[in-house]
Amino acid sequence: MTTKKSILDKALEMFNEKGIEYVGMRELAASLNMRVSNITYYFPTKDDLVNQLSINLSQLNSEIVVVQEELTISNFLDMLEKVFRNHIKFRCLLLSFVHLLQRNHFISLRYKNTEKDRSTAILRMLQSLMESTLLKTDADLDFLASTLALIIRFWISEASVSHSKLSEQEQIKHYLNIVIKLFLPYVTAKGKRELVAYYKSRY
Amino acid sequence: MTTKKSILDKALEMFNEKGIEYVGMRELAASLNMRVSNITYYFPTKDDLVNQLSINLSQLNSEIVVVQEELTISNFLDMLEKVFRNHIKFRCLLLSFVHLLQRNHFISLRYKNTEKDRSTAILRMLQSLMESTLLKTDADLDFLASTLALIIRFWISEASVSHSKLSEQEQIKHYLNIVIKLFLPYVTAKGKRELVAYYKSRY
DNA sequence: GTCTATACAAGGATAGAC
DNA sequence: GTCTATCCTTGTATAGAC
Repeated sequence: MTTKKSILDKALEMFNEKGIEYVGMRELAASLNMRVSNITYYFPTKDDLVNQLSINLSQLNSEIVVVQEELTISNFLDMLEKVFRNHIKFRCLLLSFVHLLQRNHFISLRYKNTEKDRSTAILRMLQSLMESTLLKTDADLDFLASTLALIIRFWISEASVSHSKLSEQEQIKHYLNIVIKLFLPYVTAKGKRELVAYYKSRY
Repeated sequence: MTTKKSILDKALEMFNEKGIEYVGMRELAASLNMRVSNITYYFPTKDDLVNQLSINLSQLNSEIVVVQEELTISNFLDMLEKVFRNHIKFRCLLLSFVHLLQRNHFISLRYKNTEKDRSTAILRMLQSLMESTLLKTDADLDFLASTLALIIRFWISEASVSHSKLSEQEQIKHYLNIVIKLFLPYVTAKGKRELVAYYKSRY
């Protein structure tokens, strides 16, 4: 384990625990038995450190979100569940999302690119589901994509505020359930069978 | 205009502009042509100041969200639109929502009460709509209430990240539109006429 | 009651010694 | 690569002037 990686791991752990803004560099250094300026050697500013964590999350999500041919409902929900799990691992980033984008120069630059990629990826997947006759032909894909984007970005913020007593697994279940119900009016009979099958196979 | 009110007004203005965490007490005092310790005379800590703003928002919303007999779709959406306007006026609070609830002692205490009141109020309104045969009898009210709560809490966060180029009016329109489409599969024919009428009367 | 001056601890950042 | 010393800014507490 390199020094750099040990810093990243410890930082992620403490940021998730207390919130990025509320963990000082001195506190982090103390937990690592290190001097502050040793962290600064690897990450010149706190923003650099946070940015690296954000890059790591993006890479993890990129591995999951792959636009497939012949996407099924089950594949789609699987992807969503895996993204939700990544969000829990890096929850500090999601909880500080808005401020990071306003203040962290690196993150806001990178986000402009990934934002567009991600939202077109969602639309493509919905189109693929429609082509596979899993979504009705008159389903409002823009509405579904917008609402889905809102849920994906902020589910963990709401969970930390309103459902902090639930276990992580129960939180994921709750928000996956909302997504399933969001889709319910727009799936075909075939799609509905897959949706129900997915739900029953899990819960 | 009392000194106390002028502090609150200026603070709200600057917090909305730059974010609560990024406006220092010295900066605020300078804008008011007063010394920091004069602000602390009225508001011992920054949390007290923020808490007072939060109380003001709650009161404004309480005036709007009144559970009515014979609620119509139009009344319901009107209320929502007014709440959205209040959110814009106090957007700094919404944008720092998660952190405030974790760190601001006063706000987190008050929130435990208002949170419950608000979510039961939403459910009551949906039930009222159902009793007026505007919502189908098999509509999933829990799903609608949950999704609605998520949109109400975080629409402005998403807007500031993804739709900052839109005017405030366009942002409100976009998210009201999402709410309308969310309800569309669950309204009766009568409800649908009201929904469409509301939309056309506005846009 | 209203306002001011000052001090202090904790935050991030930086220059330079070894 | 690692560490010491230092700088500037932040929120806050306190003593005291009018």
